[in-house]
Amino acid sequence: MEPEDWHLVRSTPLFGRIPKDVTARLVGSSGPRCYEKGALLFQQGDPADAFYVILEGWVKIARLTSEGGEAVVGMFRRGETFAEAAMFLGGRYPANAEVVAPSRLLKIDGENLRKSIRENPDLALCMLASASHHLKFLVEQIEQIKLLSAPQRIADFLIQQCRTRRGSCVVVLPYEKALIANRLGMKPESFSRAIGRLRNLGVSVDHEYVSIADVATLVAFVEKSSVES
Amino acid sequence: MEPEDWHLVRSTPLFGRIPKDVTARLVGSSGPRCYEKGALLFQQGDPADAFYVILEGWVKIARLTSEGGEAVVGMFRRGETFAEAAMFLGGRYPANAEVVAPSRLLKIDGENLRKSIRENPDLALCMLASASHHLKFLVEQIEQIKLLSAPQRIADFLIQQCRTRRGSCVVVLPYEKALIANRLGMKPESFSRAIGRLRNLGVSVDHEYVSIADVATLVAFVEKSSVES
DNA sequence: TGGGGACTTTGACGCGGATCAAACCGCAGC
DNA sequence: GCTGCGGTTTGATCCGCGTCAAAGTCCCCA
Repeated sequence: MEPEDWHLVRSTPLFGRIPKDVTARLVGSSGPRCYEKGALLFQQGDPADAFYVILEGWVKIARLTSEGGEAVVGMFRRGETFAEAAMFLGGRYPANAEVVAPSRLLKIDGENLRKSIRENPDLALCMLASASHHLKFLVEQIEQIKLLSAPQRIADFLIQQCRTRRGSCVVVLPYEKALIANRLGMKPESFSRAIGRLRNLGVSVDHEYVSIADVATLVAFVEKSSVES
Repeated sequence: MEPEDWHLVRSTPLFGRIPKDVTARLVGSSGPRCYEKGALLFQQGDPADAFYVILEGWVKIARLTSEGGEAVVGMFRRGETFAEAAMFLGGRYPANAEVVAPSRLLKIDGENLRKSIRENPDLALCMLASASHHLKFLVEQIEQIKLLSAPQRIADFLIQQCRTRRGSCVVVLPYEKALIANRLGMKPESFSRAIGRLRNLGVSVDHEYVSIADVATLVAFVEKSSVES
């Protein structure tokens, strides 16, 4: 494995706080693999035998219904791990994983993980911390869907894209608008209209570049449902 | 602690698969405590120093916004544990916990838990399994809100209340209708109307008793958005 | 350079659920 | 019994977002 890749793996919360040799053993000998956009890593119901580290690219986790509906429950990027919780769910992945941008991924064997945990309690604590953060994220997602309007969810998304909490800033949308719309639980048409309605809050869109006059305005808008759009 | 209580604690996935003395140490010496309906156990932002086992009653976990909005993210009952994941989130509870029916709870010290985990890797595996199930539950919640209509969410809720998957059955609503509505992400008025619309699918309501002519009909209704209500 | 396909935007329209308001019901207290 | 109160139902109305359809726009590639 390339030194940059190793460094990236060691920077994840899962692999960073455990002895190097444990990390090395988990990663195993099989190197990273490249995937095209559109590739399916696993599907709901498949045997859950491995999880992944993203060295490059984007992966979408979603649930599908028999009727063609899709609910995005997570978007993961470079430096993040996903599906590790599925290693403890009794054998099956609970959702689909699809590569949505050209990616390079590291596949980690689940059985290997379970063995390492018994020998290294610190690893278990890391996994618990990771799972807890993921839980918190999902709780926030539910809150967002349940009590924010479409423009507010977009505003919230934009806020999270920029580092700062006030002042002006330009964010580059990380992936297609239709995907963002899906992640935020709305249709592409609604996304387009809703982000347009943020214009008089100082948000202007030019292709994938979104410039925000004052992030604080957006923060206020997300927190107070009474603010006019 | 009473023998029945001890038995109940040992029947939870968290405390059932570890040595008895570890369970005993975790439970500690402070016995169960009773709470009135309406009591707040902790609030979003409070220092997360303990989690709970429910010996009797119901507890609601919800996120509140500054504007008075509330998003229920979990309802827990007798024999279940909650807030254990918060022990690994860096010190703060991410949501509120409110007792919604007269309850008897056991409070478990978080620091105690962290210590025990280091000495007993099996406990870590139990916690991971618990957290993973919770993750799956939240993912299903998101799916439900995103792509089911109000009547479908109610139908899904009813299905989960009855053991069987087909045939007729009478379920007793576990708590107030307004609370169920809230849990399902809708207003009480919408709940009332929506459950009324399930009448011609064989669902009739009499106060807290809901009789279902054929559960399979509801299952089909939840799965296919094309079925007429 | 021009054509085709994927993505995005805009428009018209309908529906589901929220909102506001009032009536209704079961129940505890006087 | 009446009264008051929390919870539920019903009614009228409104608005946000989904849906269907069409027009734009960008970009890849022949």
